[in-house]
Amino acid sequence: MNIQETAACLGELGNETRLEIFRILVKSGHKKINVGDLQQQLDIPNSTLSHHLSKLTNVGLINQEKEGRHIFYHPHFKQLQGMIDFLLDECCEGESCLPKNNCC
Amino acid sequence: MNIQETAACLGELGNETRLEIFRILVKSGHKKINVGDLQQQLDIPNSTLSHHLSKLTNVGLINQEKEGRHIFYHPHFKQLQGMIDFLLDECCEGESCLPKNNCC
DNA sequence: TATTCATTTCGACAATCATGGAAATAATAG
DNA sequence: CTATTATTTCCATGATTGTCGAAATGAATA
Repeated sequence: MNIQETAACLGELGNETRLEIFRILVKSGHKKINVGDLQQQLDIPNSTLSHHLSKLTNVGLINQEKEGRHIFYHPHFKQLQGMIDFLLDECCEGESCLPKNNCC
Repeated sequence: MNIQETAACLGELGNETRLEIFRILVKSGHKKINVGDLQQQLDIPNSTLSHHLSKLTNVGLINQEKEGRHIFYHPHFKQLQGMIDFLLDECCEGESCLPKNNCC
């Protein structure tokens, strides 16, 4: 995970709507959630939602899984972890004031 | 730390230049760094740097400390931690797949 | 006070972004 | 096939953002 990738992930999560989408997915853990479910919870137009989902997908923070006429989304925990690790990496010049943390 | 605050922090770190600035401050830990030092390391105009610093300051990710004719900047680790906690909070509906982590 | 160095403010610009309506595509059910 | 539901693509638009030059401010020293 380099600086470009990390900045891209952070930037996408920096939009309130996308952060809410991502949180819904994170909270539901490994349960399956499709676009329709999200739309109901968020109450935003389908085109807007689709736009946000593709942005999150592009930076690798979420994955999609097609099944029948639904598309299920779930968070990509490794990418989230990578992003966090980059932020905390080499904190305080290796004095390691930050315990490593693992995600899922 | 609510969703608006978290999104604001994430968004500001989503800019590559600002992420680099933040990283320099994080890496140097509790050592003092002023604007001049940063400018040397980054090689960007002072107005641009100042612009980025004020954005990071506004969302509480860094603090400034005036001393003589210098202004020293340092990361606000609690805010960074709050941001990360928000992202990981309630992951997988309380199945607690994510160990809590502490920053500094 | 004058000088010097550090930092900020102002003003401008192109580039990117968020949003959503409308139409198009995909997939299943009847 | 037709109807229905789910999802995406296309397109437009106003708003925000990133960048930087130039000027202004601040603070210390001589």
